[in-house]
Amino acid sequence: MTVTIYDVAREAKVSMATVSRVLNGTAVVKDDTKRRVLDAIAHLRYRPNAVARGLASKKTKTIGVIVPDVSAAFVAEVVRGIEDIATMYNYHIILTNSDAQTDREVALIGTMWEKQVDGIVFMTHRLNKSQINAFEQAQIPVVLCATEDEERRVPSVNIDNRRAGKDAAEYLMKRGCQKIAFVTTEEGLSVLSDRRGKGVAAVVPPDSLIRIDTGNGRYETALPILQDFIATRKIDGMIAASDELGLASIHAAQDVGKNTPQDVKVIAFDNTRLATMVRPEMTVIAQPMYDFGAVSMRLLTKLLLEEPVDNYTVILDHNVVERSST
Amino acid sequence: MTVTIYDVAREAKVSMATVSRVLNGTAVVKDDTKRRVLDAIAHLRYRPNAVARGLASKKTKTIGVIVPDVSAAFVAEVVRGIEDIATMYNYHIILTNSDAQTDREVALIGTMWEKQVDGIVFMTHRLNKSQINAFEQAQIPVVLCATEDEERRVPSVNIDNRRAGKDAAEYLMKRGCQKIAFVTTEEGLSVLSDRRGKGVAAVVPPDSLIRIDTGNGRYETALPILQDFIATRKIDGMIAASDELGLASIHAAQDVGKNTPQDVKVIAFDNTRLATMVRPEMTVIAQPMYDFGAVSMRLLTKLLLEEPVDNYTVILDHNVVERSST
DNA sequence: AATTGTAAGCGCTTACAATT
DNA sequence: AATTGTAAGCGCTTACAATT
Repeated sequence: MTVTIYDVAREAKVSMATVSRVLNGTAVVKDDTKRRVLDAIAHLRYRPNAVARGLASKKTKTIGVIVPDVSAAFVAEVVRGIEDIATMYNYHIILTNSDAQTDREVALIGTMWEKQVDGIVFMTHRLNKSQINAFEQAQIPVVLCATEDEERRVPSVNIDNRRAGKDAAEYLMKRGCQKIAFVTTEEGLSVLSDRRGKGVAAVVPPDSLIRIDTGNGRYETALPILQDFIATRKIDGMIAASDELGLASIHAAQDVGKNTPQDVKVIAFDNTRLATMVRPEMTVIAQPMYDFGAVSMRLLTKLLLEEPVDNYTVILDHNVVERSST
Repeated sequence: MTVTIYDVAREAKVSMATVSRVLNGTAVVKDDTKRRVLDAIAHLRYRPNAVARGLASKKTKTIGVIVPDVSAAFVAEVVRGIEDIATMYNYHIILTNSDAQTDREVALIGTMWEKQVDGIVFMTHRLNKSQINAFEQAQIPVVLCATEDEERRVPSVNIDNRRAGKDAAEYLMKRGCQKIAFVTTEEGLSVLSDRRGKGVAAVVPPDSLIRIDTGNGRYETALPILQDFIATRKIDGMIAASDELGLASIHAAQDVGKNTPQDVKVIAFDNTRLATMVRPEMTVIAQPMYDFGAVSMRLLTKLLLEEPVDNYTVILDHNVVERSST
């Protein structure tokens, strides 16, 4: 029924070892023999069984990808980057969503271990000892992707979020903003946002800065909170932790009769496609989402193929993209 | 180094078969023995090797997912649905992007075969004999997800796209539109859109209908085309093949001095989050994106677990969600 | 009848031996 | 020296046999 390497060997009148050799190019095979093997493979429509190969070679050529939620635009873009580079290096990815819950993440690392993945690309909002322990336990190479790890315990690809926060704040101040709001999610929800907040706070004087907690980060949740906030506080600049919150900021302002950028300027993080699909188009701190994924995966291949790595903590560039909301 | 079932057996003073039994619950094991095995597992931190299990049992508990592009909002949502249900049934997913290119798809089906996936969820824009052949060759259960297969050769989950096109058109006509544009991508790019177009054409008289080709379906590409179109043609209603094109329609109208919904009403397909994150909020034909994935995966599990299936061609409901753009 | 063990096999890779 | 074959092993499942 299923064609095995054994069938190919018989058909080509060679041993299975020789078939394996032409399949993997692990040794020189005489041209004539090779042709016979190739013919047999084509004739029998043989496909090597990757599971058997994985067991024998102890390499599955698959990578575990653990993300909070693929359905988020940011994450989906990252995943695309991961997958593209994985394909390029002949790896496949097992994709899982953790909803950023530590216990789920730890469990997933465990199942990735069972699945014998060669490596893991990991993305989360909060990294703590639990996940690190799980990694050590599983003994699988890991690359953190767009995830804060101040102690640099694990190879990672990120931007300098503190610097990015500063840049956003400096930009608004240069544009004349006197009273700036940092629009974010609840504290502790995302270490990454918290770091940006620190960058903002390092630049804006305390009495010119307000932190506004919009809950879970969703547009719908944030909108009424921001409407109320903008109506009652005198602010002229907003730094939003994501495009979605940026949009909510702009719309909330419009809803209470203020205009962007005249009355209140808005700069947001991320630069997903949302940023240009809205009026006014949003000024953003652009993040290299695709590259987060692509570079993470590339770094992981270096780890796996034992190529030299000159930097285990890759900091990608971010930049201000000026549009009409400021 | 790596702990195997053999080590557990020795530690628990039983045979590996017994360990396997408590691991899989495939046979009754005396309570006392079971406890000893469980203790040994905990003590040795044993994790069963899923690859070995896959080879021995010929079931990998992994599903191949082939989609055009995860970074598209619609697709990402579908994938989330797939993954959630997969997790529920103890499957993992290998995710791949095909960019809807038939040759890539065929190649991917081949590698899924090599990977010994138990089943495939397949999403594409155009289904033809090549992919069907590849499926038959690989002999893997497949469920088509949100893709048109008029001949119903393969189990599938979809909406009635023709009906949906009709509904959109009828809705606009009921709202008094006299001159309706169907805003879509180039013909043949998406069989699904083409079907909707047929539904529209079945309802709107030919001289009241214009089909406008916006190219690849991207907002940026469509915007200038639509600006020109709206400026030069007298239309009062637009049916957009996606939220993105719907947005482009609204913005293009605004750009040439027309208002939505006063001057031109816009209804779009999909109902991604975009639809409510824009002003005016968009009226849409809502698609059950998450359910496309979830139901596809559920159908696949039925196929795999040999549960009774009463319908191999599942048609999900769509519905008009009325908002401010009409 | 309930519980446990033995041994073969899943389809490959790879060290080592044998042949040309 | 170049090329090919032999046989063991990767870590499980599972049919069948053996024991309680």
